[in-house]
Amino acid sequence: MRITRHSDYALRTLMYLALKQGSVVTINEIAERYGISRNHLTKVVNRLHQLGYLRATRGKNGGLTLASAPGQISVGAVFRDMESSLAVVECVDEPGACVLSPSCRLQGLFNQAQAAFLAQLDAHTLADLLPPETGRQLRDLLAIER
Amino acid sequence: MRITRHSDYALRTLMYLALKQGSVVTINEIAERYGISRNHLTKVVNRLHQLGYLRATRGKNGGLTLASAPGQISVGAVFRDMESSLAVVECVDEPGACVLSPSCRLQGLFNQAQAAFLAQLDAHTLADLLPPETGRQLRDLLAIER
DNA sequence: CTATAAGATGCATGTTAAATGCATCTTTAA
DNA sequence: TTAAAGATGCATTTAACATGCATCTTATAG
Ligand code: SF4
Ligand code: SF4
Repeated sequence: MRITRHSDYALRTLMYLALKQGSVVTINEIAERYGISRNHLTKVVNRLHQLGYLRATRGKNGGLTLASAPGQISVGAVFRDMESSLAVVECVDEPGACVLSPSCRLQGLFNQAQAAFLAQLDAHTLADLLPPETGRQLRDLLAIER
Repeated sequence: MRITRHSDYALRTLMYLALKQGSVVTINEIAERYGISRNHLTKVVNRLHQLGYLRATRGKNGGLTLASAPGQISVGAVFRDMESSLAVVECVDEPGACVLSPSCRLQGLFNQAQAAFLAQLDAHTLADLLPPETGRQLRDLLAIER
């Protein structure tokens, strides 16, 4: 029961940008600070850009900034957008994967459970993840100076 | 966000046994009816046996039966027991996977969300998945005669 | 007491999604 | 015109999961 790194990297990126609001941040900087693959992060950033979560400017002195205030960015929304497949069990994706699917109640139960999972994420924004004290600690961990 | 087949196969197996309570059922029969790998299912069954969810008797005329009444078998319990790793994000498993982990609130949020997911499963037993009408339909789908 | 039908177990292999790497293109400001 | 940024497409690697195969153990029928 693991989520994809795409989602986590996306949220890490948005948190980073939120922690450094006001400045423009490059992909290289983020990748270095988190110690993750620059290439992979590029794709995540790209997707976030397409989805409108951040602004990206190319060229010299370019970089990334948040497209909206942290309080406006729902964790649940980011998760839904980034996770490759939201199907908890295969029968949801592939019809005919299981003989029971026409009448299976387990399917419904899993969907309910997933809804509960998402509801928790939906109830929080980027801002909730970064209250002042936590913000300070995270900036320390990331060596962000302000 | 996909669960492992182990969990689903386990639940399918238990449902099958519940639908056929009173009879002894072989692994072969279950694998055939579901159209899944006999080998793989064997391991799932074995694990379920070790965990005490079912009784297994070897030898001729052997087979499987439920160890307790469907109303006593919690879907959540089965899920927790069968899922290889319950960690939603890597930082829970591997310390040092992410620089933020000492202070990250996202981690906590994911744990909360997972708890909500599990709570839904915990709220249901095998019996809830098999009310009379559904039972009839599933027996049809599985060609179980009674 | 032997044949056969069952589950148990360990090891090897296959499959697939995810992650990563690499090369190249495009944009933009100094 | 150059260098620094993001964008894009393709190839490769990795790791978890799933499956296959061979063999062992147990128990019952006959
Ligand atoms: S048992 Fe139910 S939930 Fe599982 S795959 Fe079949 S239809 Fe879907
Ligand atoms: S960002 Fe937070 S939740 Fe994600 S891996 Fe790092 S510590 Fe864990």
